[in-house]
Amino acid sequence: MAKPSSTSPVASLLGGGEPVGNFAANKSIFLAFLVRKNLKLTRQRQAVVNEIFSDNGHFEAEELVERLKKTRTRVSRATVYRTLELLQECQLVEKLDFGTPRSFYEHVFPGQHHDHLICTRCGNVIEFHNDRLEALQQDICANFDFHESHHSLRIFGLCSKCHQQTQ
Amino acid sequence: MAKPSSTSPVASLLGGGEPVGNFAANKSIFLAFLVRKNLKLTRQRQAVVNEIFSDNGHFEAEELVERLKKTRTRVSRATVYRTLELLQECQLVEKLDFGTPRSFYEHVFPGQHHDHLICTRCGNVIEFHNDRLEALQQDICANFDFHESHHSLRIFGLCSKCHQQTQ
DNA sequence: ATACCTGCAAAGTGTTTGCAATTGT
DNA sequence: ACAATTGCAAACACTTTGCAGGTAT
Repeated sequence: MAKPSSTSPVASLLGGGEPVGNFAANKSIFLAFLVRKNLKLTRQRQAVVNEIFSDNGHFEAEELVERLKKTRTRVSRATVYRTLELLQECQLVEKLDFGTPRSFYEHVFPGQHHDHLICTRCGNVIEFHNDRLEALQQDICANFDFHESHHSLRIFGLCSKCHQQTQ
Repeated sequence: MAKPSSTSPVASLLGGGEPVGNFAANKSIFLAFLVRKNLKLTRQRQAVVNEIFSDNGHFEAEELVERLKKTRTRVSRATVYRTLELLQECQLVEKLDFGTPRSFYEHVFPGQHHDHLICTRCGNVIEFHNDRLEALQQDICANFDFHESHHSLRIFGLCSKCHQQTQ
């Protein structure tokens, strides 16, 4: 997985981590959102956003809490949850349900929707995107006069490796 | 929604309710499962199965508990959860996540997989099935050498009625 | 007879919330 | 200055579990 060639000024402004993707854009989306809602850009919120966008994977709330403990900025569990809520509201983060008791989250890169293949043995998650699939779903919605906001396709089963071990 | 033209002998054996779909077949699947696992067909389990298969919709655990209270057979919440677990194991019931805090469940009619359009305003759920969609998913799995056991596509948005009210 | 089951109430688990002190604008 | 925010710990909501008595085969 290639890292971005350079760290954006805004990213370094937030301090720490190794930002991934269009971090600056995401940051300004969040800022705009905060302003619009009369909310404040606190150290804790910066730390959470920074931590989430400094890695590409899916994560659990508890995991994020742990990751943040290794940071200079202390952030309580409550604040982590509250910030995740905000980030979902402005569509920078999506909550995922992989059938496990805890929710997963992932940060969203606008225009880069993908779905998930979830290995029920090893828990590994493969992301994929398929244009024909997306188009087909639009057709289906049109059929029902249903106005989609978002969707989620999860395919559960065994990944290649786990399936081989079954043989 | 048409009701089945006749009540199966097995269904009436379980007592009460108005069975829907191939109730007898489902019942024997459950029985076979119990036998295979050395489990017993208790009054409580019968009542739960009967209640679930006497209606077509999605339901929450708590709702099922309530429905069962109106039945002659008393079934504790614990037993309801334990029986739902068993029914998932033998694939007669699926747990659904519509993004609400509580899980929904629905009974599965073998060979009648469907996906869901979920209205985020009124909570209404539309079921649909699309062969091309299924085929496409198989292609995708093949591409990744992924061995699917099941999948779940949820499309969130506004149903026709709710969308009109927005205008 | 002997597993297996049930109900109860207590324990879990992940997440949310009330409140007093603190902080960003 | 003042409203928003934080951390803490307690509260929550849904679900699971240990145990003593009951039940199906």
